[in-house]
Amino acid sequence: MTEKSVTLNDIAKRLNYSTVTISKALRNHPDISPQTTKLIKSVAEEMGYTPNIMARNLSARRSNTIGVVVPKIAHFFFSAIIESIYDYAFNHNYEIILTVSQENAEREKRHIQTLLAMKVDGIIVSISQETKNYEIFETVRRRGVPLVFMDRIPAIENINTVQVNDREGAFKAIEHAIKLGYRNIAHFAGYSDINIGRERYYGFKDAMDQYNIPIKPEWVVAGEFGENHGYDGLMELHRQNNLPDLIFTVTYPVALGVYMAARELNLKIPDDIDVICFGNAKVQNFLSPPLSCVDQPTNLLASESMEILLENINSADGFEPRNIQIPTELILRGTCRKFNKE
Amino acid sequence: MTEKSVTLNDIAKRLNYSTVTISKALRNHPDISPQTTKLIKSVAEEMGYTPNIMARNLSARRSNTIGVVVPKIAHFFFSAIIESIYDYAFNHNYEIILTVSQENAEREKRHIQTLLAMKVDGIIVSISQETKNYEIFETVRRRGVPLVFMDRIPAIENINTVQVNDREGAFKAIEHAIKLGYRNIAHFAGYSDINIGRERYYGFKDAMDQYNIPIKPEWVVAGEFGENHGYDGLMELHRQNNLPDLIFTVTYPVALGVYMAARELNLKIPDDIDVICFGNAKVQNFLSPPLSCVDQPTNLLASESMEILLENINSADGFEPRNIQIPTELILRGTCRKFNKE
DNA sequence: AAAAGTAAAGTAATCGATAAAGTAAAGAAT
DNA sequence: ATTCTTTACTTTATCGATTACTTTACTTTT
Repeated sequence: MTEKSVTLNDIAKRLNYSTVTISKALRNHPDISPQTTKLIKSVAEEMGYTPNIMARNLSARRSNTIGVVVPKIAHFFFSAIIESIYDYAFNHNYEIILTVSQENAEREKRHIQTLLAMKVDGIIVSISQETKNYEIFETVRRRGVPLVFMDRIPAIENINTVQVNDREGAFKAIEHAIKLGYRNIAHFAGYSDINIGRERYYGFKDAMDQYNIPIKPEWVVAGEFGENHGYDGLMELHRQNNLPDLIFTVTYPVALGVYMAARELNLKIPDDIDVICFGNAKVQNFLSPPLSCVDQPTNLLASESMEILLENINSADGFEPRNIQIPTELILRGTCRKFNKE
Repeated sequence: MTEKSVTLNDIAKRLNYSTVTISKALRNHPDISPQTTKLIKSVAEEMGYTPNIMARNLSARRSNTIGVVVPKIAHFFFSAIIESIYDYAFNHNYEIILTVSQENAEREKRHIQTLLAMKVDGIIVSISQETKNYEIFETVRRRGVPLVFMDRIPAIENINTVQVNDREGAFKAIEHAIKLGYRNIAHFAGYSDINIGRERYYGFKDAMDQYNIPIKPEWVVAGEFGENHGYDGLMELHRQNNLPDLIFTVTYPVALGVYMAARELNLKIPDDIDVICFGNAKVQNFLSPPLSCVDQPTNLLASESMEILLENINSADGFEPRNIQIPTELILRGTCRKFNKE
């Protein structure tokens, strides 16, 4: 009942050729005459041959597979990137092995070990929130497996990185706000030991400094990248009766938390409290008011990462690590468009 | 510079044992004495041995890998399911190969072929919007590879299916609305050749029929599962000056489209036009008003699918196909809570 | 004490492909 | 006519593991 799958050997026996001839023919090797190639291909087709990828990879010492490690999937930013990575891979005949660390360093490490064991040709990583130990990445390097860090980047020398220009993006948002007249600006920030948390804060600070606006420490609230941070943050400032005019949040989920708290507190956005965030997602269009943001081009992040990785894979040796910064764009929707106070 | 990875053979040479002894010891085979096993394991650890998964799978004729085919990733429903699948797999020591059809039947087929070529132990599929030809699934069956269809299910006999009870869920939503006093109810539906489109429509119809409310054909609008459908749908009804009191949408993105059109048309939700949808997503909490919906427990969909698949994989032969219906839950937030007209 | 059983290894074959090296026949060069 | 090339395959080795079967040296049974 269960049908064994057809192997090169099966085709070879049927046609009275050697296995190698079949293998070569199917790969268009010049050793084999055009007629024979054609014959073999048609028979292979007819018999429903599909190569055994395990076997192929084992003997070819190359898997045409790329490992990807991300902290989360059910988050628009990552799912959009992943979708783009899959697209790119599909068009370049690569397979993707996707793994998810769930923001857990231990899991991240195990996934990378598995990817090495699977002999992937290269790895793209976006490190987890809690990754502090970078030893595993050294292991990857020693094994000679090309590695690209995307968006979430560890502090190591000589690595490939592709990231959004977080600092500049944050700067643009705050500068825009300042020019509209905002002075009381809060920043619901990420933790500063992770690059995107740190850089976005610096961008915020750059702008405030440049326009000589003092930063109130109570208005710089560090936290995680999720909704709770925004919700708790606004609730706390409200309790202290210490509301800013504008909140710049480190990610869009944090801004969603702010929207929620604002509704509960009966604060109207953008009149009572205004918001702008880093990171774009479709849903922002459907909020009221639609949420303005600093857009990170996810498709560019994906395609640049893949491009560098493939170049690294295909360059025999001595590939110089590349560091790409992708520019951001300010997208103005319903928030942070004009200064309403006074 | 590039370090070769350690193989069984390397360990064997170092300890003067045969490769097989090493292999057995590492798998706790009773052939090998406890002391030897202990020694071998410690040396393997020390040398940094990681098995070559390709080689292992090839000789063991088992990959401990499950293939997954979904139509989309950047959609909360699917990304939530995928995350759960990864969790489940991680806890059961399986690897996942995820592929994305992008709602394209041709791509879906190629992905399934690849998964077969990779010798996955089983496959979970959520078919694309446009899949009409089910031949490839017959191929999978002939190969004896266990297959579970999840959520999006083709019309084939004798298959494993895991799906939300769409009909009942839709019924519950509409019945709730009717009991509140709604009579003018529209349905922005999916296409009826795909099960979720069809079943949700039937649930809608069941409720309307049961309470003897005539269905206005202009108010049943079939379309795709995305935002545009909702946006265009509401715009069109408004143009015709033929607005219902409540719109029940086939997915939540369709509801988002409705929100957007409503804002543009200056229609207040829920007073001027009310909405309820099938499918839950975090963002619904952040809309104003928060969007009520029929919740599909994504983690259950994922875990049930995995459970059935693993059972099927581990049952020697003669596994009876199973069909699981997962109950839905009505989640009431800011919409569809009371009837405002008259 | 001979036959049988068992513990702890080893040997050989295999999984399905690819790479490297070898070969026979035909055509080209000298 | 002899040597060199080229064409079109075939043979052999290999990738790194696993499975199935043997072997060796004891121990146990009768």
